[in-house]
Amino acid sequence: MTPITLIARALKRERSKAGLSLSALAERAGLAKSTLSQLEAGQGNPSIETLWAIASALDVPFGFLFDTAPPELTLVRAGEGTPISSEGTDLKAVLLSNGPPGSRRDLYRFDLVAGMTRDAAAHPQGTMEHVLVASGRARVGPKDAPEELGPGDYFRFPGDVAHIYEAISAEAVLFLAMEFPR
Amino acid sequence: MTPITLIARALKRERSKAGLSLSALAERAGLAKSTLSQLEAGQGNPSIETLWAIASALDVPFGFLFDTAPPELTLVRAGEGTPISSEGTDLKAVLLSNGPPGSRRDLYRFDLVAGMTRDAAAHPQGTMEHVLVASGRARVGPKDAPEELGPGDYFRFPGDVAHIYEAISAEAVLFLAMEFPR
DNA sequence: ACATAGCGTTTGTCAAGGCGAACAACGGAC
DNA sequence: GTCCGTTGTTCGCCTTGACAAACGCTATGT
Repeated sequence: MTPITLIARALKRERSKAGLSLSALAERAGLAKSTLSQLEAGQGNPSIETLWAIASALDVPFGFLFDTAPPELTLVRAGEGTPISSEGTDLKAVLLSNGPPGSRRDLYRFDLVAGMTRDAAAHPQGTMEHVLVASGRARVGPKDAPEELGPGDYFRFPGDVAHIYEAISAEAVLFLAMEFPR
Repeated sequence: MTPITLIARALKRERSKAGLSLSALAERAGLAKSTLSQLEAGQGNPSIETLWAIASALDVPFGFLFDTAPPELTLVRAGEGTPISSEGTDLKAVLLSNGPPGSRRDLYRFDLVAGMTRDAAAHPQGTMEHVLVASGRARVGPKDAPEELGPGDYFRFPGDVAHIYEAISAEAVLFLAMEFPR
């Protein structure tokens, strides 16, 4: 998909949602309405400052150029979900949400048992991992700088290097939010 | 902060991280290296297609123009973190990670006590909420369709409508991942 | 020492973005 | 009906982004 097409749709959508006319938005953003007109028509190749001005005027995040999938509800009960067997280990990982194709984030629930160690290879460059400990204690983080975590602890670290998950207590439950680059 | 400044920094950072020379990146992206040079110098006002090409060549998310804090480790111990007082209620919410301006997601830890109800107004259109229950029981979700959750339950629902957080058990701890539209 | 190759910078040219004004289309006031 | 305000479009003009080429610079090899 070409960028300008996405922008055209997004701009039309956001502007109508904001209830602004072309002229009004143009004045707000400090742009010429002709510019906006062309952009909504899917023509041209706007500069960032132009887009920045539009985004600011509409008070939307800059990433509004991408389409948003219609939201839906999803409920995964404690026992449910499709477990993922990682490399034959008996680590129980459940994929709670592999975000819509657009949003690059996955949510997992990990169940670790005593002494078990999960060695994770480096993920794609730029990947970020967010770990939240629900119960138990675990050693988590980059292989060269892991942290010992207890219930309620939150730890964020780059996932694009080798890292480990290791239960210290008898068992540990933790939530993992993986954030991919695009 | 002006957009071009952010881009300059981000470009420098990402390119060096990728280990690419200006010339190499230029060829990859199908751009002139002079263009890249100027951008890294913080000059100019690139068009989207240019940025799009750069992002594709670097294989990074388009939102790399913001921010950005080079990936760093962050550890928030159970007791720590700056609590957020929501509208005078005694709900304890801790902002664990307010993602860099580019990546639209925030991570919170909520501590609810019995009977307490948190009414949340509608967030920006397209917002998504991911809730993970660490302990206790709570009623969570859109005001017209809440779900009763127990430990380990995961619930995802649109955050762009009024919704509630209500503890059922004596106390409940849950993690909230808010995902903003892009 | 010289030459070579790569790096990132600066320069000049050309195409294209952004602007303002003029434009037609629509609706409400009177 | 005519006027007025607003809508979004299309039209030259000027500025500027993007390009290619030439530039200086630093290693590296012979």
